[in-house]
Amino acid sequence: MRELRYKKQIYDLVKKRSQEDDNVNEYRMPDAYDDEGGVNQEKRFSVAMERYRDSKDGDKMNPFAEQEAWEDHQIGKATLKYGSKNKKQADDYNFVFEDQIEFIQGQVMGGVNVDDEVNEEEYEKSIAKSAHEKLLADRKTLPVYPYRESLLKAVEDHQVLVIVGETGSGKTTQIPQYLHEAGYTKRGMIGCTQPRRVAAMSVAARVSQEMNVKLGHEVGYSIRFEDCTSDKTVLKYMTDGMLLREFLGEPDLQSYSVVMVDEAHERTLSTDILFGLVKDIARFRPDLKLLISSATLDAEKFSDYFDSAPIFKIPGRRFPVEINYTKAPEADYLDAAIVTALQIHVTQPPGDGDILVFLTGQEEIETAEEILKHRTRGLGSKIAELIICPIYANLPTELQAKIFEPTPEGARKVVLATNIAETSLTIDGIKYVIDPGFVKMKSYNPRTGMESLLITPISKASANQRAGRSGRTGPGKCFRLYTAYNYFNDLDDNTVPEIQRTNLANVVLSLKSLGIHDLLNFDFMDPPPAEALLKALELLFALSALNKHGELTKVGRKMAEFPLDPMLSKMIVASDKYKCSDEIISIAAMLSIGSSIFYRPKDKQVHADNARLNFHMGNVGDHIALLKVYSSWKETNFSTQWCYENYIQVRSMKRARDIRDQLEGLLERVEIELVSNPGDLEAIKKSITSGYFPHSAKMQKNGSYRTVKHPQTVYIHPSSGLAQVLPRWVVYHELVLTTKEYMRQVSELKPEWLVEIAPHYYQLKDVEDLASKKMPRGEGRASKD
DNA sequence: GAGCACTGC
Repeated sequence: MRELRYKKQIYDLVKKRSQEDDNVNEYRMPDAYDDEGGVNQEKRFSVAMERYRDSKDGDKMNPFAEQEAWEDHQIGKATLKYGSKNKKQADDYNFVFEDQIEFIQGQVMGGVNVDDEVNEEEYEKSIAKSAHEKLLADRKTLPVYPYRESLLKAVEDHQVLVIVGETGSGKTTQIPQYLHEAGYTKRGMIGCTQPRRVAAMSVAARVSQEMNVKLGHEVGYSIRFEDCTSDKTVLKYMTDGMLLREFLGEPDLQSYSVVMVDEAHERTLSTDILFGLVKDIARFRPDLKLLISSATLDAEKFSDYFDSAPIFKIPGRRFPVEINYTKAPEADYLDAAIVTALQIHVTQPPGDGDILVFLTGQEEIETAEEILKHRTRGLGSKIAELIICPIYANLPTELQAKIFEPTPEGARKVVLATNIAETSLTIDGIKYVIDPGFVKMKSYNPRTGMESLLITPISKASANQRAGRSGRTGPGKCFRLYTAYNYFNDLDDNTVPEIQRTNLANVVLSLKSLGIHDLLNFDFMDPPPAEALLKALELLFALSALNKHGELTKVGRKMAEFPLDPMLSKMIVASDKYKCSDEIISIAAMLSIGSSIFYRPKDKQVHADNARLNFHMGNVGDHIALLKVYSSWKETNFSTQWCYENYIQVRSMKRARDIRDQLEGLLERVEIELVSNPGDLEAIKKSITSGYFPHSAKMQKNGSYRTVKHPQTVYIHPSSGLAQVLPRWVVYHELVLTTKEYMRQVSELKPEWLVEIAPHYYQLKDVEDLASKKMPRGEGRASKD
């Protein structure tokens, strides 16, 4: 009954929408009513299919014969349908495979006209003589161009302006130039923030070309590890995190006349903090202009937050995207995604566009790749070639390049991507998007301090962003593997902003060092949970970064200089006392890149594990092992070959080197001497403990651990060098919740260090070892080495 | 004996 009611609602909804929207080409009655409960001949599983299915469960006899029978059957259907009906393929594609998925067409999204004045512009372009003149002509063809004067007027009249500019409007490249041309740069720089490094670099490069100046002179960019600006710079593109760092050195942003926060709708941690800060300084700097640029959906919200700032709308340049929903919810979205991809591939003419599938992670992508390869192999030359391209952030760079290679004639590309394809990279030639509606998202529990990655449904905003990836170079189609009802009723409007689901220790330290004391009443657009703020304050107090009154201490000020989590910063500050800052910054760099240092391909897991064991010799613990990895690599003069031989990710190591170099430079600023003391492992571990003493745990009888301060049962992660050693006392880098509550990156600890290093945090009774009455200290299993 | 979405300083 429930199912039926849903379908009725979908029907009404789709019908209503189709009447409202003239863009809907054709409304197809959902089949839900005529075959409800009945068996449609077309859809009945063939004998071959049933046998195939059975063979998957119990009886594994002759699986390949079954598979072949099934494939032959499918091919028959596919070629039949494709050959006989090449005109209305779109309507028939879902009858090609037996375990087909039926879609219902919903709304058509976007479809902002690709300017009618195109001809005039083309003319203008054609008469341009030099390359630079062509660039100038191009500037005038952008959708934002007609709004130049009214935009300048609006900026003049209002201090804060919310700009709604869809992708392709040219807002990021043009608006700063307009303001420059109008003379705003006489009073200071125009800063434009981006959520990603590559965006800041490429936009700056484009603008410098348009202005015919050398990149880094009048137009520059500033990102971590790379400051490409000079005294001449008036237009500065930068990452949002970089502007946040600049705030620390210049709390009134005196050198800027305009700040434009671009892509504000992405709500990164940094933009959310920037909002509060720029809103605050705008009050006593009436000459500072603020531009907040966002996508359509939440413009009102931005306007409300900035005291009803006017909203300035600029149309984009997009092609229409037809949205399709499944008729019924799909139980297995991975299978549904694969079937849909094959349906599209077989029924749509080759060469008309590639397919992009959004999956949640590496493992899922690898599984999908295997299944797709297996199924298309069986089809052989009877169908057009399907090129499978996996893409995720951890994929080695040389393999990532594959998605950008043009699709050969007569073939089709299917890109299996994580969320990396939602905003971070754009792939040309995508016409079809398959969206199962899930994403892997990090969540943080402030009570337990535990992080976990959960597969969660995406938001409507995210679903629309995904759909839009199909309409970049021509009209697109999006296949959502969930129902229209799910979309309208179950999905949240927007993704929960990062600030509400992350550890805030670093945020709080930065705000404190900006002199913001009342954090619970700080004007956040969406305030984080009070519990998370309190947890952060509590930690900073424990680390002696804050005093009793919540004010920053000398130690805290030093810590704030480092772009790291406070516990890592504290570890570095403490290394000054133990005379091993050289080793500690290497460890800090290695820890701060996360745990994707060791490369472990499926087919060489044993080799990879053996290579890793080398660094764990002597059960020194994971921190020292990381140090050994870094030092060994440095001894080879940062050899790439060495990384391959030891199954270590080259990219991660290069990142660690960059971070380490930066940390080394910062040591001087906080007056810590760079001292090397590689032999004294105790000094190194004491420095680590100085930052990580709140993360101590004691082994229990069954080999599990009990965290000391906020007691909970945890385990050493199996990838740890100490997983088999089980020392009595350990200090850990982080807690993650996966199949169990795991400690990742673990080192052995002497309990007396805790009272020695953090007497304000641990009393003797905390570290009292009942067993030690029978067994003297130091006789634990780990100490036998 | 497990599994790491994506950014950023």
